[in-house]
Parts: sequence; structure tokens; C-alpha cells
Amino acid sequence: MVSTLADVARAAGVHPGTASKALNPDSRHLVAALTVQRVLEIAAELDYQPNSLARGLRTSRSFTIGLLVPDLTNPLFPPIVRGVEEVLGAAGYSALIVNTDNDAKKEMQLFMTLLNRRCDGFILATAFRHDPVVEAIAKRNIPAVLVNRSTESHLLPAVAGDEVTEVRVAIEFLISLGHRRIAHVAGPQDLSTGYIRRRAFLAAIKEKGLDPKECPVAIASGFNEEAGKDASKQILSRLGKRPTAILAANDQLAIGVIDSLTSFGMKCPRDISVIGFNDIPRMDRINPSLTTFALPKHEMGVKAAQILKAWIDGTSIPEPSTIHLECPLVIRESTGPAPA
Amino acid sequence: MVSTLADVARAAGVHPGTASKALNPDSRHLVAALTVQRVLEIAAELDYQPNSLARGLRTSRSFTIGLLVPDLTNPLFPPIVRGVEEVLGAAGYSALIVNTDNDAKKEMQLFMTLLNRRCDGFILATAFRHDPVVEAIAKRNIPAVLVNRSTESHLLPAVAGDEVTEVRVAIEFLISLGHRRIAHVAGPQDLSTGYIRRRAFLAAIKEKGLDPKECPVAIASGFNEEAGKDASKQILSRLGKRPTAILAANDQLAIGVIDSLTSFGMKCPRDISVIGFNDIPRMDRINPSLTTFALPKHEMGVKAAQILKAWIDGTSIPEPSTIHLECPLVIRESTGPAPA
DNA sequence: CTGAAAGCGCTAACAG
DNA sequence: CTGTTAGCGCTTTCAG
Repeated sequence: MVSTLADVARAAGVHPGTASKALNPDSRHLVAALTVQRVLEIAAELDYQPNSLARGLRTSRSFTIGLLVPDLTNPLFPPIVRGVEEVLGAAGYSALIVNTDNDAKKEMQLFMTLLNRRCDGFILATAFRHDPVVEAIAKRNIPAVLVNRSTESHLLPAVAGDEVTEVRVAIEFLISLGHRRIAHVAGPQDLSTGYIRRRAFLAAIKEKGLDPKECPVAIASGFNEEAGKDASKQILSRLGKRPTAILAANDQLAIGVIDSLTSFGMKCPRDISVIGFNDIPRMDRINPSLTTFALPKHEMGVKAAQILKAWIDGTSIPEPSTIHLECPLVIRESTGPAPA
Repeated sequence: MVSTLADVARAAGVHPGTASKALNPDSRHLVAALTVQRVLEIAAELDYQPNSLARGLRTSRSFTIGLLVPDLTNPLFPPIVRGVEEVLGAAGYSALIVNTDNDAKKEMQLFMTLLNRRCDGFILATAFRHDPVVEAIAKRNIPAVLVNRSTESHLLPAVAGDEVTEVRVAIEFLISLGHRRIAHVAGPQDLSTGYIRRRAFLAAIKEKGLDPKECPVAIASGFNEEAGKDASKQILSRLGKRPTAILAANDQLAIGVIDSLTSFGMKCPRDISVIGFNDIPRMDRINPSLTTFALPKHEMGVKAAQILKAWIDGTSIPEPSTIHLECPLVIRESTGPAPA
């Protein structure tokens, strides 16, 4: 059905080895210009397409990368994926993309199948703070870059937002609006995005001299709206004065927080200001529109891909440290002055 | 670094061929139970992982499928992708996912690279009404299924919504609210989703006895908000009585329509009712929340994957016709009674 | 039931 | 500059 290199060689009256060299830009110069010409013509005529499997087997380079994301339907990830593909696609790589649903077992299992497919490298948006897959990758010395999340043990390079700064900016902004009682809805603590933001919140509260007793933290069971609603209710049901602002660890949690308010007879931003993280699509159109940090999602994908490519190419072996990208605070309707 | 079948065979004191049979569930029965046991143990011990490239080269089955989507950041597609992966992933397939940006040249080029990777089948969410890639696939007799979009020449099976019915339901619903002047913002006419919905609109208008002169159609240059805004402005700037309702060919266009209203001093749904298509995420939270058809995106992916799998397995060769899935109309705030 | 041998399609050393 | 050879790691006939 499809023609092979041997077919081309035969039709061109040369040896397969010669045809191979003629077809490959890097080794073309080893073949007479006329021969190259002829082989190229015949190849085009026969609609020859090299078999990547055979080439990969021979060269042990598959030009495939593995891309692990928690869930493609979370709008945070598609822009990252596109950034990755933009860079790596241009370099001849294709991406095997899998969803792990934040399930460590599934993550390991999917990683193994990708490994068997001899991916040349990996990009992981799925890392837990302690992640067996990351350890397995580091042990085998396979090129891989983390994105959005980082691990406790800095085994691999990572690209993420500058969360500590962002949290501080959020607190400063809320203080400037007159808020003194600021709560935090944190994400799961086995993820860096849950843990680091919570730690940064605690630090910022202290640094700004706010009363920790009036700045409670609730840990959501997942980065979704329902969990945000639950955590928010926990905060608002406490005895004592309620907070006037809540910093949520991502946009979905923030939406959950806003949803929770009605059952307390409260409204955002009248009674409570809410800030999210990431600026996923359409946060400018929900009601109220959400104040949040615009994570440079596409750029993160690009950056991670560039690092990975350089590593695979052997151009530069990256430091296993985190690159922090700046995220501007986008101020919208969900934040306002603290109620009197 | 990684151990091969030969390593396992040597360590187990058997021939590689025997080890292969022992490791493969289908041929295991040809090997003595004791030998199987030993090989399995050694394999586990050495952490043996079969090389998919080598296996694929030998068997000409890569257990990879190619998944072409226009743009992963369009929230319509991730749920479809997840549906596909759910079915095919469970069957041992991995998906190479690429974005074509509705660029025919890019589509062909990406398809070729996927073909070289010897994908066992394809799922295309990218088809144009006349699509060279679809023709190339059909000519080569490669298993492939279209999703969401179909082609004019029914060369491949497709899974899509029941657009003709939906359009009729939309018109009937608007008529029941008292609307008589209903316009349509159509999508690009080189896509089935643009073309079929426009034809169905024309047919429904006629069928219901509405005056075609008062039911104008504008064709948007793309399925995005900006194009929807432009097309809407075109409709609203016409001489004569303005429509009281606009059916948009998808949700993004509908949002564009709603955005366009302010510059005409109009409001949705007070002056104009708007209906979209697909029910992408958060259409329930924008302002006004959008009345739209809930496309069963995940289910479409599942269905398409099932058809593809059966085809690849040789279990059943599908008819090259379109399977229409029902889409319920979700009524929200963007539709209301026609103004007096 | 196990071993031997061949070959999937390609590239890379080496020899001529 | 071209041809020869070998082999990547696996499966699959075919003998034994």
C-alpha cells in the first residue's frame, strides 16, 4: 500500500542506504547532487513517506513527547498545551496527550505506556508535591519539564507563576481597599499550587500585621467550584466577625466562594470581595466579573517546551529549579471597598 | 538502560521467541505454565517494558490514534477528546493530538506527519465540507471517524448533533414566545456546522410561514465572538424593521451578537432574544445566561471512538453516514417574549 | 512445548 | 560518492 525506502531506491536505481542519505537533509551532502535530485523526484512520485516507527527504532529518537495534564476540560490547560505544541510541533515533534484526573496511580500507569512508546521527553502539568512519576523520570535521567506545578524535591525544571509575589500583591490590594479581615480558600495541600499559596498567604498576613485569628484558612478538597463552595461555607459559618474578603487559590474555587454567599444573605462585592487565580476564559463575563491573576498560560507552555527541546537536543541541560513567570492582577467587579 | 526482551530471555534461560510468547497474553497458552511463570517473574524483576516502536514495526499496529481538532482552547473540543480517550485509552491506544486552526494546509501537513507515525486510525473534528484530508483517508482506506462536522461527500462515518431538528426546535420555541422576525447569524459556509444550520434555518422559516424578508441571514467569517458581533451589526443595520430574535450558529457567535446590541441601544432579552449552539462551559453564568442546545460533547467522543475501535479491530466496518445525536434545548435568560 | 531464523523499514559504520 | 553490512527490538512462521 505505502511505498518504502527500498521501493524508492529500486525505482531510482540506487542502494537503499544511498536513498536514505539523499532523503535526509543532514546527510544529503554526502550524495551526488544528481542522485539526490533523482531520488527526491522518485520519492515524490511514489508519495514515499518514511516510517517513523522504523526510524525511531533505529535511531532511538521517536520525535514524540508525552504531555500529561490533569484534565483537558479544565480551561487552564489547553492554552498551555498549545504553547507546547507551537514550539515542539515546529521542531518536528508530536505530542501524546493524556489526562490523569489527579490520580497518582493513573498518572504512573499512563506515564509507563508513554515511556514504552519511547517519548523523547515529557511535559508534566500533573505533578504532586511528592510525585513518584517525577522521581522515576529523574532516576532514568529522561528530559522532562514541569509546568504550573512544582515538586518539593527539585528534581526537574519547572515553569510556574510567581505565586508568593501574587499572594502578597493580592493582600496589599485588598488592604488598600480597606480590608483587614481576609480569608483564604486554599487548594489541596498535596499540590504545590495549593500548598505554596497557603504558605504565602500566612506569610503575607503576618508581614502586613493583620490579625491571624481574623484571617482564617479553609482547605478545599479539590480545585473545583463545589469544593470552593464548601470551604467558603466553613469560613463563613465560624463564630466571630466574618471576613470582608476571600482570596481563593484558583478561579473555580473563587466561583464556588461567590456561589456560597447567597445562603448567608451576602453579596459579592458588596459584603465580600473575592480574588481568584489564573484568569481562565470568560472570567470577564460572569457575574460579578472576577478579579484574578492572569497566568501567562500560553507563554508557560512555550517556555517549558523550549527548555525541553534544548535538553533533548543536548543544547543545554537545565537546572532543576523553578522559573517564575509574572502574573498581572486583573481587577474586575468582584473586589471593592471593605464594608463599613 | 532499559532491558529488552533478549535480556529477559537470557536471564530466564529461554529463547527470545519463547519469552515473547510467554509475555503476550494471546500466545501465552502456547508456552508451558512453568516457563510462563519464570519469564513473567524475570520480566518484573528486570522491570522489562516492551518497546512499542519495535512491536509496531513488526506488527504494523502502533496502538496510536491521530486526533485532529481545530483548536483545543475552544471549549467545545476538550470534552470530545476526553470521550475519545476514555474509550480508546481503555483499549490500549494513545492519542496524538494536533490543532489545525481551521487551516486546510496545516491540516493536511499534520495529517501526513501522523500518518508517518503509523496511527491505526483517526478521529477528525476538523473536516471542511470538501476536505482533501478526508479524501486522502478514504482513498487509503484508513479507519477514521468524523466528529461534530461532516463532509459533503459521505466518505467517512460521522457523529454530530441533529442540527436540522435543533434549528426547527429553536424557531418553534421563538415563535411560541411571539417572535415573527427571526434572524440567523450563520457560521462559515465551508463547514457543515455553518452550512447545514443555515439551510435548516431557511427551511424552517419557510415551513413555519414566516416572511423571509424579515428573517435575514448574515454569514460570520469565523466561529468566534468578534465575527458574531460583526455579522449581528450587519443584520441590525439593515433598513426596515429589526428582528426580535437571533439564532446564532454557535455560542461564541451568540455572545458576539449579545455584545453588539449595546451599540444599537438594545438589550438582550428585552429587545432581542438570542439562542446559541453547543452549550460550552459557563454559558449558565454569563450575563444574560445563554439559551442554547446542549451538544452531548463527551458522548460524541465516546461514540466516535467506539466506531473507530470496532473498525480498527475489524469487528464492524461502519457505514459512511452521519449519526445524529439529540441535543436538548437549555432555556435560560437570553430568550424571552417578543417585544410588543 | 521450545528453538531457530527471518524480517518489519530504517540508518550508520565502514569499505570500496 | 555509492554499496555493503549489520542491527535497532520485536513477533511469527516453521522445524524440531
